[in-house]
Amino acid sequence: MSLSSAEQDYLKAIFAITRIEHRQANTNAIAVLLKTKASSVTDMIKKLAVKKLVKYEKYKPVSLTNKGQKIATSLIRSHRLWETFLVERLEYDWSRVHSIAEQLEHIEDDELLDKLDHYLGYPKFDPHGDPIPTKEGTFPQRDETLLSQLNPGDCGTISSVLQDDESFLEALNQLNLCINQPIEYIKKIDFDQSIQLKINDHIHILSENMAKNIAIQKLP
Amino acid sequence: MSLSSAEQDYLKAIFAITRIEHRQANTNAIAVLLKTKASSVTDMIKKLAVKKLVKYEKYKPVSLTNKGQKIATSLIRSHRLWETFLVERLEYDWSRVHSIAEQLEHIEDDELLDKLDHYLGYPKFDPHGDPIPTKEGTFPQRDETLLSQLNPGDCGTISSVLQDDESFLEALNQLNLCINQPIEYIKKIDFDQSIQLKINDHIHILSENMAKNIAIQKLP
DNA sequence: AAATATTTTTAGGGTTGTCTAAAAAAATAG
DNA sequence: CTATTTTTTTAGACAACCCTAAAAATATTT
Repeated sequence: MSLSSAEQDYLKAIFAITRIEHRQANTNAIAVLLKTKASSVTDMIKKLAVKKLVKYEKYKPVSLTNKGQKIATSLIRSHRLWETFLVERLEYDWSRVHSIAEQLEHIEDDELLDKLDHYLGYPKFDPHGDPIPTKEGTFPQRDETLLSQLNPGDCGTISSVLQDDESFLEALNQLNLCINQPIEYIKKIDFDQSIQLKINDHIHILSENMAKNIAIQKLP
Repeated sequence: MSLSSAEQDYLKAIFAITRIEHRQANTNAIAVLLKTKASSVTDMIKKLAVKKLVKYEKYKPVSLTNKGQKIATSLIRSHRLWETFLVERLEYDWSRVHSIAEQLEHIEDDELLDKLDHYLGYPKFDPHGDPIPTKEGTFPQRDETLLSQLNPGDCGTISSVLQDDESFLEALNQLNLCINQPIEYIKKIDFDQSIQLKINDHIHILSENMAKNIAIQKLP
């Protein structure tokens, strides 16, 4: 079965909402994520239900069938492998690969993905630290803590970022905050919950909101 | 200005017919190439004319404006760079890259093309021997003769193939007929104009039709 | 439990790109 | 130079995907 880009985007969105953000995939949530309207979502959901890619009952949140889940996982795999390619081989900045990978991910060819995976050396995590599912659909797991939830004195390395926003990633870059960068948590500032942390022996401050979107692998 | 895949395909088709095959781009020729109907072509041509990408007068063949030509050239550049990537980096067989490159070529990002070009080492010809236009839009030139037009005793190397058909390319592969392969032209067989040639000291036969689609760079 | 607010669906419409069938123009033949 | 054939365009329709506005269902408040 061949799916349009739009159909693929809906599957990805439902996956992201239900499996990654652990929220209910109701029409509004999907509409917000895909920057469209709830009525358009209803239309598309019906089509996907006919194709047995989602389970749908009127007025209830939708969920992916096994078939739908498989396709969504494969799209995520594609997206993350292409992001890895763009950063590691074409020397793109990690802040600028998301939108290009959005286009590349829709190219349908299982062999292409396998060859790309092989070429990149079977990476487990993409440039943002997000796990790359295997061909079989399993996601590599890791113990992560949000930077905003560390305690004074905690040390660790940045393992992933939870946003793809270009300005956010660029700003991190300027502080040398990249994946695997060691950091030490100093303290939370009472005033507005900003975070003080040490990077390469320099003290920096991050807003609470930014700290909530950075995941850390703690050192023992 | 952002163009749909369909619009891009039309520009490419008009370029191929007028600049490569040196024929008139009338609605039928375009329809055949794009596997659509003449009436659909008329519709699209009108849209492209409004966007000043083609010059169009009713009942006359269309041609590209400078603007349209620039876009078409850039698409060809994209297609051929991606084909090169697929063969040289992902180890695809040259017979199987065309359809994947058809999808990849539509990704719009000038910087991506430049980075890919740099990464591949600024190749001048793609895996089928077709010239890759530069960023500025100039096509590398070469002296080529069709295999079907050589004379007995002529020696040379295969410089390009004129078809992307999978079965054609696969068959060539099986005879070791790849780009840069040295060959010697033996003779034309009277019976049906088939070509006899020597490849790695072995005699082989090619149909007239296949020989017409293989270009040779003659040795002095 | 009724009134109100929110969410979801339906109804109707727009755009893009395709199609078939018929009309119009151009090319070819006698 | 008229008649016939071929090519091109128009007209009308359809599918995919999106929209707005209104109706229907559900959730929340009092």
